[in-house]
Amino acid sequence: MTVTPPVGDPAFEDLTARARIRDVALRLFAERGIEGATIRDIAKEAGVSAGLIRHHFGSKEGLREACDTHMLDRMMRIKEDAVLRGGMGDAGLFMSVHPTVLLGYRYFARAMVDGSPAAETTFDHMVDLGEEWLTAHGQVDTSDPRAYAAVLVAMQAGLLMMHDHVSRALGADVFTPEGSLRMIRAMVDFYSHALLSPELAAQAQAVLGQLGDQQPPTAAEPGSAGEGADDDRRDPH
Amino acid sequence: MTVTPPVGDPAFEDLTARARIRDVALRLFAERGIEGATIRDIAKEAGVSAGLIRHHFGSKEGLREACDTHMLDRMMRIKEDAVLRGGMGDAGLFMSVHPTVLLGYRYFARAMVDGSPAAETTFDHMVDLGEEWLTAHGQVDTSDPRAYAAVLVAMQAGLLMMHDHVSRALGADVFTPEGSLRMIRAMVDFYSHALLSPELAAQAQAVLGQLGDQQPPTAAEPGSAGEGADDDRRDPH
DNA sequence: GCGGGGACTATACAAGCGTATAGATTGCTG
DNA sequence: CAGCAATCTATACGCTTGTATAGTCCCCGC
Repeated sequence: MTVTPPVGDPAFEDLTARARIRDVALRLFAERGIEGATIRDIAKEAGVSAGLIRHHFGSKEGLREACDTHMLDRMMRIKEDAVLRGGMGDAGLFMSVHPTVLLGYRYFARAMVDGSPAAETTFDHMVDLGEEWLTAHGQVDTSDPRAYAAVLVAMQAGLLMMHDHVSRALGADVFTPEGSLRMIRAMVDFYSHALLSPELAAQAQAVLGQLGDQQPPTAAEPGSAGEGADDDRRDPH
Repeated sequence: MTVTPPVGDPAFEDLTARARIRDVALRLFAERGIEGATIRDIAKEAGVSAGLIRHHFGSKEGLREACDTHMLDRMMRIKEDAVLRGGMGDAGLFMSVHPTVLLGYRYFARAMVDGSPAAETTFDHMVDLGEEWLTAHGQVDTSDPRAYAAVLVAMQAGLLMMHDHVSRALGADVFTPEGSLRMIRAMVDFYSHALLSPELAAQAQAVLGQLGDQQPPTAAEPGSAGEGADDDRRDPH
């Protein structure tokens, strides 16, 4: 489950306690979520007392904000570095297997589920990037590039959240080289071919057109299907 | 944020307390996660005492299992109903806007993040279905239909987890008719066209081929990019 | 040498959690 | 009507959580 084993890495003990706490927090927040990772757990894995976390970061929220800004900074620098030394050709693919970037994606994907300002910023930024890319390489004919980009980014982030289920379905951990290769291959397949045939796509478009005119079913419509067979309802008396 | 307002729906008060608790729990679990929804919150919204939940379900884990099996049963019955009365043509599209199915998807997507046996079963089942569909309608040429299906299902479920970020990017709640229509339109666009051009796809395939031969970068390789500029490292003394 | 301040620990505290238990209420049945 | 079982509430217990505080250690400038 762990991506970067904290103890045992000789560079880890060389870090200051503050950096060690932050790195452990980044990993545990990504793995267990904000609420799931306790101050005491982080302190234990970082090899410090719980009080020291408060001393350095003020509160758990402060630690989380420090994680946010630090990881945001790291990923921005990696991204700038990548676009500087070469086009986004295979750089994007390389980045997806870069351990730091992978941790960053996992961290922010988790933060998006838990809710955090930095995660929102990251999401919006990636949607902006995707929208620009779509309009620049205008090969995808969509009438709504922003919605398209939003769906794309959300799916990508969501895929990371489901990693252990994908691993189970594949029979191989997607964070090992073999598993990740197999998953990325499937992703490339997914991105390079249309899933829906032109007939199915036209059919879906037609249904969407009808749905756009009439009123779609709202949430306040229970009992339309699959209900009424279990004894939920109280007997009238 | 709420999909089905509990109080105000005249059918809601007619339910037994047990069913009321279960329905509220399903919604709160889907919205806030298992840990995020407390027994007391559920009791409050269901209009009962916290002790009654224990009386009916034994424990929080019991309540969760009851939610799992109940929602599993509901969705299976809806699915059977759908395939019985017509092909899966636009039924799949209709189902995606069906309020009960939408709640079910949200519930299980959340349960997949939190980890639950029923969520695993649901995920695996959907992967199986997707794989069958892919091999039956063999229009997508992938060498690994299982991985393809797993990625597809994971992305779909992950998209639901990111709904408020998609809503923010779109400027409209995706659970309102307008927002959902716009998102589903983008999804149909996404599914009916290839995102990557043949050139980019070939390029990606080539990189993947190289990556398959050599050893990909492992997790234990820090400092490759974007590090070393901040004063993390302790001064030697 | 000697204050002084940052790094760090140990301990305690209030709040919220799931859970347990005792008792009140209700409705059915003999 | 008595009795019993199911339903439901009120209250408390133990645990974990984030947080607060007091105190120790150690390096560094004067």
